[in-house]
Amino acid sequence: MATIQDVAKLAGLSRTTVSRVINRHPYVTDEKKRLVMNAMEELNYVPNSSARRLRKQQTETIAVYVPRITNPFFSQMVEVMGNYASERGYQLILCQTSYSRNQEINYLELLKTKQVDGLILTSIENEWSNIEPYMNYGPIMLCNEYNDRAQVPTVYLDQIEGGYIGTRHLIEQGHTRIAYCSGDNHASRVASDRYKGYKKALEEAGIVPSEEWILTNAYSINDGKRVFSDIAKMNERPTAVFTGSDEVAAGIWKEALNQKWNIPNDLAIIGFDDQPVADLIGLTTIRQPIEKMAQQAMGQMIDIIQHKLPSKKKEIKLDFELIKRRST
Amino acid sequence: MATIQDVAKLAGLSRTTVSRVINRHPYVTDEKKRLVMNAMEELNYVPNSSARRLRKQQTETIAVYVPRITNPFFSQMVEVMGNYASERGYQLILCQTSYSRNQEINYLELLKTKQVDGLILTSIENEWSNIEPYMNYGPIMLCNEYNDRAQVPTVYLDQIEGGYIGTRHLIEQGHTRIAYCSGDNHASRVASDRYKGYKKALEEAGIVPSEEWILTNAYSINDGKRVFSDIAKMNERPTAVFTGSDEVAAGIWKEALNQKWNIPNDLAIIGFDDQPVADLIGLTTIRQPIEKMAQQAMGQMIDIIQHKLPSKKKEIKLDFELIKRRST
DNA sequence: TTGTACGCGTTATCAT
DNA sequence: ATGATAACGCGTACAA
Repeated sequence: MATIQDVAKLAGLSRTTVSRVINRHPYVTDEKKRLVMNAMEELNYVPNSSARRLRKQQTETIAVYVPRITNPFFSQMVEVMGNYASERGYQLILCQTSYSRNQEINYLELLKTKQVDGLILTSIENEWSNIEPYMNYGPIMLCNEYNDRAQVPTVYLDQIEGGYIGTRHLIEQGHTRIAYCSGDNHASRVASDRYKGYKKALEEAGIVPSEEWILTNAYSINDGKRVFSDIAKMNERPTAVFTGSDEVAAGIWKEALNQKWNIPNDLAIIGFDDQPVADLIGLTTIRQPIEKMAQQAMGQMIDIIQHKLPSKKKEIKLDFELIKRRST
Repeated sequence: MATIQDVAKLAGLSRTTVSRVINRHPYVTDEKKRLVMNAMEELNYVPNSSARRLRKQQTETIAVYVPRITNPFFSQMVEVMGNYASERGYQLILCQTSYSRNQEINYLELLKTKQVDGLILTSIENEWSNIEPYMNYGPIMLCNEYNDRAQVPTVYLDQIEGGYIGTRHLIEQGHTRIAYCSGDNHASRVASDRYKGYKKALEEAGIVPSEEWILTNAYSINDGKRVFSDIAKMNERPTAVFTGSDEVAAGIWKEALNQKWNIPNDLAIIGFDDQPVADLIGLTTIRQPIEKMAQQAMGQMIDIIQHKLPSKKKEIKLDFELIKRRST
């Protein structure tokens, strides 16, 4: 591989001048510039990025944390972030935490070892106090997940609202027996706030939910199927169910149809996220503006990196949209 | 940030010794080793990866190309590759070509500028002759997509078989008017071979397809909806349709139901990939062993990088599985 | 406007 | 078993 030295020699100039041309510094004669360009062309020269990283102390790479890329909510997020980053000359390293605290911490070393310029967390597995120390090594920000203690830029939606809007919609449809089903991430404000919103809507309507209606550990389509079975077995069956994701809702829908239930008459279902599958099966759902979130977050991050801004709390709050379909 | 120099000073030893400890070289007294470890601990030292990259001429990073990460086929692929790579100490850089020739070429510079140790292509947008030159800069391999001219390791399925199995199944169900619908990537063997398989099955059965049954440019659910409208408008309507992806099939299914068609009586549909959505809507489909493909590919790549193997053609062929459901 | 010389943080080579 | 020194390839004060 040709180095900057080779180019300099061929052009009959110094490395400095070549470097200046590469980095578009002023004060280089057009003539010498041409000389350099020709030499680079001839040698098929490209600057070695490892050397550049070392010298400039930056990597032009950003890490994005998601639980699993196969979750459509997160893959949409990553799609937008990846394209946005690429347009601005940044690479994106994908970090799948697999819902594991250890895995999340492992990946945090990326920042410490200077493999990335910053990182964007879309979910949090550990207590914030375990993540905070890494802020010394580079900018961290949140997108989707949020946390009171985190003094970092945060792009988020108020999930109390999300839980409230969905539950309120079910109540307006005349339901009083409303089940709630979600994942089970203890460190997650998204999860706990959404549940708060559910409770708030019920309280306002003077409804006291039965404890057995609260179903946890539901992430996937298969979990949804299990949730349906659980519901079908209940003594005091709910007439509607609020779910934390369209996948889970789809699983419930699927198994309900298998058992010849009528949706929404036997059971109303509301999903979350407005994934493609929601349109497909006619699922009422709560849309989150993923594209906007992703762009805002990546935009912020690049801005912070390029201007070496200090990390501080800065909340960007976006809004939900209720999408009504046949399932309610 | 502490450097190796700082550690050396604190431990009262040379950089060399510290480096030896870090890289687990033999010939270091346990005593000095302990000294170094303590110093590293005290200074919260971590080796700078940029310096390491420069010195060792390798990045421990692998680029994975996909058209779009939101396509479930590719997100599954990336999920497995990402986890597999991470277990072995490699990072994964995500490159979305967005079905664009230019974007693909842009990303190829990653290899040239030594930002990654190798790259895995799951799709190809450009002619192979445009990609081949980059083989000088590091290992390239294929996973899913394949190409006769590419002298690189390739993990693939014989898509002639794929097209054949699906079409054959429809013929066995008694269909003779079978439409074919796919994307439209000219550089793709996956696409052209699958079509060959379709034709082969028809020919064997003595069927001559009408030209209007061949539908292209179908990638997404929405494309599927459009495809349905096209089919509904045909003079000589097909009774079955073979599709290149479950997403497209789902779109057809959705729009067919909207128009009160009965699936499979009015129109049989067969999908491809066996995505979660296929199970959901009862779609007959052809499963590809994504997990195996991804593991084989990533395993090969890491092997090649670590043993600096020369690039040569090595074909690993896996098999399809027909999953029968209600749509046929 | 151009060039010299130093340093970014590591690791490999060679000598002891 | 340990250390001095030279790369790896680049960017930038500083000098001219």
